[in-house]
Parts: sequence; structure tokens; C-alpha cells
Amino acid sequence: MITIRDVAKESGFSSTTVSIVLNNAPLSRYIPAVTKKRIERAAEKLGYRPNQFARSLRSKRSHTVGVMVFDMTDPYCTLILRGIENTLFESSYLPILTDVHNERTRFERYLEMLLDRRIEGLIVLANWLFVDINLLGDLEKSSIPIAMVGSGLKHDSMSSVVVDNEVGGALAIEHLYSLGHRKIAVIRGPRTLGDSSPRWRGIRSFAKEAGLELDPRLTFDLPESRDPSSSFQAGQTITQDLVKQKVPFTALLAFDDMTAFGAIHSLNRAGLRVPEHCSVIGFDDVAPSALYTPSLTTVRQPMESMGAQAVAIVLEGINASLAKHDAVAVHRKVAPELVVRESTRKL
Amino acid sequence: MITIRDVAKESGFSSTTVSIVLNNAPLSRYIPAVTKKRIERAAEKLGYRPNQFARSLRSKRSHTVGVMVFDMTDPYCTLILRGIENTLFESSYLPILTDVHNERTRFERYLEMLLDRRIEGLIVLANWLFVDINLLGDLEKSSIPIAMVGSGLKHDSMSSVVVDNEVGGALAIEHLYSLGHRKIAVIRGPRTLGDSSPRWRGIRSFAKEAGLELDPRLTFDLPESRDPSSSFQAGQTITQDLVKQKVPFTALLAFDDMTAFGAIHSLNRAGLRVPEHCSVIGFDDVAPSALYTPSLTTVRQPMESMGAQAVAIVLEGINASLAKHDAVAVHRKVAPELVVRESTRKL
DNA sequence: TCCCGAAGTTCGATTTAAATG
DNA sequence: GCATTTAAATCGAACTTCGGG
Repeated sequence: MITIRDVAKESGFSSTTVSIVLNNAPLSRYIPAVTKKRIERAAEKLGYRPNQFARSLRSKRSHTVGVMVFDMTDPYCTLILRGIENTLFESSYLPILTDVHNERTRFERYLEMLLDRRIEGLIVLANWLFVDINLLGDLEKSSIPIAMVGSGLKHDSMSSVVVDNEVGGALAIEHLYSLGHRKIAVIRGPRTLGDSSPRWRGIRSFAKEAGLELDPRLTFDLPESRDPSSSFQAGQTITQDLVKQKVPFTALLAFDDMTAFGAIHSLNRAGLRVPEHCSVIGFDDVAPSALYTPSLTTVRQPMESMGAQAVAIVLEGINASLAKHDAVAVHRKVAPELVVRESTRKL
Repeated sequence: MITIRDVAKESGFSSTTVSIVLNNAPLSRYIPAVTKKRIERAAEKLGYRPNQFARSLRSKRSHTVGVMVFDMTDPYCTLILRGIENTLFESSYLPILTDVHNERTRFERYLEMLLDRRIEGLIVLANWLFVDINLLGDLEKSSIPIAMVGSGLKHDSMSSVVVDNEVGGALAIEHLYSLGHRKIAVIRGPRTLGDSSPRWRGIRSFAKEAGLELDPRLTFDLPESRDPSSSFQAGQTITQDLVKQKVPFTALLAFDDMTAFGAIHSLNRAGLRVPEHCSVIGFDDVAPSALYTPSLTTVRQPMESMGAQAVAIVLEGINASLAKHDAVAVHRKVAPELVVRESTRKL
């Protein structure tokens, strides 16, 4: 390996000067262009790459951001991760991605590993359940900027980026309503999931305003579960029961896209075609939704952008602490967007 | 921050002894239990965490493995990544995940960043196209163990883990044949993709053996593209043309699951129900396949296991180089598995 | 020679303080 | 004081050498 001393020897200057020149340090403005040229040429010639460990040891910076996902296999993560990765790349930060599988021990172990690597910021993708207060305590004391994506907990030492669930819920029901649907089945999210109640609030407040009645016999809750793909299963069984119940309905509003997939599956089994016999709308717009048969009408979360915003917040936090002003936590609520595809149609 | 010297002071021993005890170094067998206890207690009490930069600087080890994905949004990646993550976690290695978006510049930049961080091994997830010889050259000279997952290139300085495409192709056609199908449309992979030709070879050799005739008018190729989701599009348009062509067929064998989704979509549009009017089989068994309507019969790649195997190979390589024996590249071909679901049925 | 522990060097960079003309 | 350069201290752990019992 080539060290800074090799470059010093090759260029004929001291390693101090080499360091100053190659880092464009403040002092470098005193250094004449010829010297710089010679040093740069020497470094180039030798293929010098500074040792990051030595550099980090001295400077106490890692140029690294930790990313914790609660479950990678959830398609909800994919695009958010891409947004994160893209934005970090532009700033030359390297992400360290960890997947905690919704397990507490994994969470703790990974958090420790990340802090050991001196990550300068942390992004938490809390895509599904798992809201543990103690756990947040562990995070707080780390004193690095933290942003949570996709979970509504407002904590004042951690920033957050969430979709506006209330608006989203309203958007969904409004779409069905405007297509002429009046008997609408609703599958709400699990009670303890932060997204569930605001989304339901949005639905109810639109219904009230429009004079639409939501039949309690057509309203269901997803069960609690730490497995995101379970919402497919639950969507299936709930819809089975719904059909058996014989209370008529012409549309179904699902808590998320996975639930919608499960619902469509069961509707088909029962001989009900989507959208001919029943319209179905989801939430999220995960990647498979566009590829489904029929392609799914849904309320999109701008996931890539949410990831990008989380990074922006964390990077600002890092810069603030470098400049010794301390940044306060930011809470951003982003607007969802209705995406109309094939699974809904006029009554 | 608490340093080793603080622990030394607290425990009353020198930092040398502390280092020896805490790392369980060879010399530690001379150190009496009481000393160890006292040092461990002091470390515990102070909450000592060794500085990884200092440690790595000295030991020249990073306990880090690089993972390069060619396109994260490809659902094919998800489970492989989980397999990788799981296995690395067990060995206390930390993955650094990079997504090169199928772009050469990103590839180069990330490779540089990873090598700068002194990754001890590299896993490349070459899920889709992009086979560039020069690029492999860049990799080779890095002299760390490398394993490629999902791409068939046999390079003798890099290990690889791939599914047995020939067996897989045969499995797929055999399934359709055994259900009584004789007029089978086939959508092959892109010509330049490594997986395409062995898969086709498997199909043909089974057909030959079984006396099944493959009508050239029912055989198509996916176009080249660097976007994995394009195979959905291509599957759609090819199937549209196929239907228009009016050459009768009762089953369709798609290159991969995405293609199958596109095909099902177009069949539905044309009023052909799957599997009632046409059976469809895919390849890969990506996560959405189980959730599709109808759920997709497919040939599964054991992706999680493939990821795990890649890690195992790389870790072996690392250990070998630590022990000064040099490891040779390993090429593993793993067996695919037929997964029968709803999209195929007896004629 | 075996056991126990410490002093001092090293890893490769950054940074401070200081020396030159 | 100014422009230019550098010797030496520093970051925190690991390892080599050495000394005393």
C-alpha cells in the first residue's frame, strides 16, 4: 500500500504539505501552484489512496450513515431505500444497511455495531409495527441525528418523514365515492400501527362530509402481526368472510396494497371479478401493484422522495453539529397521490 | 469517549494488559483470573467500546464485506440480500450495500469507495444483463475474495453461485407437458443474458426426449434492456402479438416471473383466463408470485440459500488468506425447484 | 524457563506550532 | 508580519520487546 510518506518522498515535500494540498486544507492557499502540481502528479503516479482508518481515527469522521430497516422483504422498503441510497451517493456518504427482522435482539446488536463504526447519522425505516418505547430510548442517547421514515411517532429528539395518512385515506374513499360507489367495505390497519387511525380518520371525515354511510358490518381490522406479508393472508381471510356474510358491497378499500392483493385473490375465488363486480383500492403503491392483474388503483406514498428527504434531514443534522449549532428535530408530512389503474371503475 | 487507557487507569493495569485480556489474545493464558475479572469489570463499568478505526488501522482488518447489487428494485434481489445479510450477521461481519443502477460510473465509484473502506470480501449480485469484460478486470486486481450470485460467467479468479438453468428449464416444460399441454408458447430470455441459453437448452432437450414439438411461431425472445422491470412490458407486448397471431396454444412458458406477469396481463385483456384458457409458468419465484391472482406456478431459485452460499465462499476466502493459503475460486450450481400454484392446470 | 506485566513502537493520516527567508 | 514548508504531537488500539520474580 502507498502511504502519504511515499507521496512525500516522490514529490520531494513533507507529508504535512502533501496532506494540506491533497485535502485542500485552509493552509493550502499559501502553497504555490507548482508545488501543488508536483504533489498531485506524484500522488497520481503512485496511485495514492488515503487510508480511511487513519483518516477517520484522526478526524473522528466516518462519512458513513447507518440505515436500519425493520423488514427488508417488505416491498414498501425498496423504493425508499433507493431514495436513500441515491441521495447519500450524491453526497459521497456510504450507507451501512442493516435488517433487524423485527427482532429486538437484532436491533440492539446492529445498533451497537453501527455506533461502533461511528456512523454520523441514522435512518430508521420503521415500516411495520414494532413500536417499543425502550427501544427509542436506546436510540436517543446516541446523540447523532436520526430520521425515521414511514412511522408516525413524533419524538422530539428524532426527525420523521411520513405520508399524510389522513389525506391519503380521504383520497381513497373519495375516489370510490366519485365513481358512484356507496356500499364500500373497508379493511383498516392493525390497531396498534401508527398509520391506521389517521387513515381511518381521513376516511370517516370524508364520508361524513359527503353524507356517505359506512356500514359497520363492512368494516374490518387487520390483526396485529410482525410479518408484513401477513397482511396478504389477512386480506384473504377477511374478504372470504366478507363475501360469505352476504351484506352487499360494490367496492373495497384496503389498508395497503398487500391487503388489496389478498382481497382480490379471495374475490376471484368467490367468482367476483375485479373491477367488474367489485372495485378495489389499495395504499402505498408498492412495485408489484403496477404489475398486478388487474393493475391496482392505489394511493401512492412518494417513497423515493421520502427516503431522499430523510437523508437530507440527517445530513443537515451532521453539518449543524459540525458547525456547533445544534439542529432540532424536523417532522415532515408528505402528500400522497391517487394513482388510478384498472382495479376500480364506475358503478 | 472512553479509551483503553481509561480502562487501564480504572483497573490499575497497563493498557497492554487490558488489550490482551479484552481481545483474548494468545498471551492472555498467562494472565490470572483475578486480573481478568478486574479489567473486565472496569471496562464494563466505564462502558468501554474499542475504537474500530484505531483497531482497524493497526490490525488491517475491517470486518466488513461489500455487496454490490446491479439493481435493487429487482425483486429477485430481495431474498438473496436477506440470505447474505443473515449469514454475515452470524459471523459478525457488517455488509456495505451499494446499488449500481446498472451504471458503469456508479459501479466504478462504488468499487473505489468499497476498496477505500478496506472491505475484506465482495459479493456481486449481477441480477440482470450488464456483462462487461473490462469491468471484471477492475474487480480482479482488487485481490480480495469475490463471489458473484446469479450470473453465469465463469471467471477463474471469482467464485460464483448460480441456479442450474438447464435443469430449471427442463423442470418447467416437463410440468406443462405432464399436464397434457402440447402447444406451448415460450418466451426466452434476452440473447446476451447468460441465463437464457442454458435455460432454453434444458427446454429443448426435454422436448426432444419427450417427442414434443416446439413450434417456432410460438417462440419469442425478450429484447435486451438494462431495466429488469422491462421484462414485464416485454411480456405484455409479446403476448399481445402472440394472441393476435391466432396460432393456437394452451400454455405459455415465460423466461421469468416478471415476464409471466406481463403475459397474464395480456391474456386477460384478450379475454383468456389463466389457467382456464391458458396455463402460465414463470421462473425465479420472486415474492410477488405467491401473491398474484392467480398465484404463479414457477421454478424457484433458492435465493436465500444462494446468498448464504456466496457469503460462505467469501468468508472462506478471507480465512484462507489470513492463514496464508490462497483459496481458489469456487463455482456452485444450485438445484431449482418446481413450485406448483394456481396458474397452471391439466388440459 | 515459566509467569506476569509494562514500556515503547507502530499503523497512516491530520493538525499544531514553529522555523525559514 | 508574510509566504512557504516542516518537525513533532496526536488519534486509540495492537504488538514486540524486555524485565523482574
